Amino acid sequence: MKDKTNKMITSRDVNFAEWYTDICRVADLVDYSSVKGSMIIRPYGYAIWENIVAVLDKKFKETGHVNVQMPMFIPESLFNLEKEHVEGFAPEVAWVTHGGSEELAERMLVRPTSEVLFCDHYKKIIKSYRDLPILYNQWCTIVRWEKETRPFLRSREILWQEGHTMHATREEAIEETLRMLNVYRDVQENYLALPVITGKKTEKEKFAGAEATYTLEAMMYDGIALQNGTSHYFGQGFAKAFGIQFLNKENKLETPYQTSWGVTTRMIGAIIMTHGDDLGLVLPPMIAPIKVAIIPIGDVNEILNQITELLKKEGITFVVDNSDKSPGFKFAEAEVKGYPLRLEVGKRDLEAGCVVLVRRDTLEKISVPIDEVISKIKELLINIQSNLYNRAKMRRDSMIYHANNYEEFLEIAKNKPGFIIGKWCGDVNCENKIKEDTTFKSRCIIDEENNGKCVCCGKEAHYNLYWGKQY
RNA sequence: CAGGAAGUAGCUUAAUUUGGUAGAGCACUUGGUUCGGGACCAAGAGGUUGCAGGUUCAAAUCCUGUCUUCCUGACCA
Repeated sequence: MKDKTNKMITSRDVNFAEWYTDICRVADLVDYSSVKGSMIIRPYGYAIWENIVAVLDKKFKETGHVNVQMPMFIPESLFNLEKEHVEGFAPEVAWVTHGGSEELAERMLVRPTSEVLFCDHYKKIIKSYRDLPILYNQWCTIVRWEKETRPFLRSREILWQEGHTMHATREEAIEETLRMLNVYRDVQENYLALPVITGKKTEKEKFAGAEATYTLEAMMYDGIALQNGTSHYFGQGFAKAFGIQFLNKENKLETPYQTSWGVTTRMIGAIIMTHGDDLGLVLPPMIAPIKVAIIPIGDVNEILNQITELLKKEGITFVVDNSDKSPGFKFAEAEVKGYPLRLEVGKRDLEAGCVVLVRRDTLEKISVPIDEVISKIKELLINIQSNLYNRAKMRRDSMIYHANNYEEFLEIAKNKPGFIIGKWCGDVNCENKIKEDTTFKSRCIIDEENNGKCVCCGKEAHYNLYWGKQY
């Protein structure tokens, strides 16, 4: 077999950042627009997003949520009602100051997230305990004026989903926060084949205005963490700031408890950086827009029609590359696009009564009798899905290290890409020091236990944490 | 936002040092031959050199500003 490297893609072991942007471009996922950080998601990239949306939206609805659409603009005075929230987001909001040529009496911001819009609305519609819970979700774009931008990972206009719920009791709201965290985990592990670590953020890392933030942390091929979604418990902070109250069964006024949770197209970045290789994208079958790329070699129309009819009947998506490119070109193209399976069929196969299936994850070529093609495709798609997950999990687990003291921590942080498990006293000064010395931040809390020493200061530890560098 | 690099056809780039007709490869179009790992022949189309000013008889080239992209940090989903 000849050299299979792709000249258009930088090797991921040579320069991971360039490899990433090469994949985004060569696989036709995105294009740049003329505004920094505003990416064009091209049809193939958007099809991946649509598949993820379909899975999530179904699960949101199964758990009782309904979709709404809120405005894009927030008046400054409304935004200012919750102080921590303002401090957290003020540095990165985009302001609208003019309507046509006239300056606005009050400037407005383009939503960087919609908590205040939902709260403003909830204030009007929540009156009784009978109105609760309110389980709303919104699919929309938000704007955060990021300084450094990268396709999918960090853009100024972010395509996402944000759930905002209100509950009569604290317990119910916390249950919701964790329920949605688990929905995210389910989708990321079982559909996107991304092993994720879930847990609570430290005070320093939690969402501006939240009482508790739960996160999903994925590890990319280069050992760097990608925060792949968050679920927040707000307590009554926003509700009090916005004066949201309801009458309970005893006819007494109470303040409701709130949650919010969101995931973005960043998940596509995570898929690329977890599964992709030097030949291109590798998509998990569950969310791949096209499951099978069919490459006919020579005139094989008759058998081709049989196979495509069967695939249609089974609802397995496919493309047939009938262009007059050479087979080698088509193979490479199918690899760049990350189609989970490639089906090659030529005269040589037909004489043997077979076709060739090629797995994108292992590049293994398998000759299959024609009457077993569909069942083999089904079997392989399932197998590829689980192989991608297991492979990513094994790699991740092999890059998680334990540090018992600061010397060990510094040594690992310096020399081994990945996560570090280390105990922590709970003092933000230790988090700051670790960040300053290593650029590692706390990813999330594993558990809260009272034994051992803080990996930084050596004092009594109260938490066990994952630490890591992040995108 | 700090530091660095770069913008010439869809992509990679030559011409920039020393100002003087923007040239190629890939991709694209048409016709033909091919076809099991990025095919070949022939013809064709594609550029106000990122944008805006300035210097000059003359600017891709020199100067100023600005926008965008990439890399390394800080910030963040």
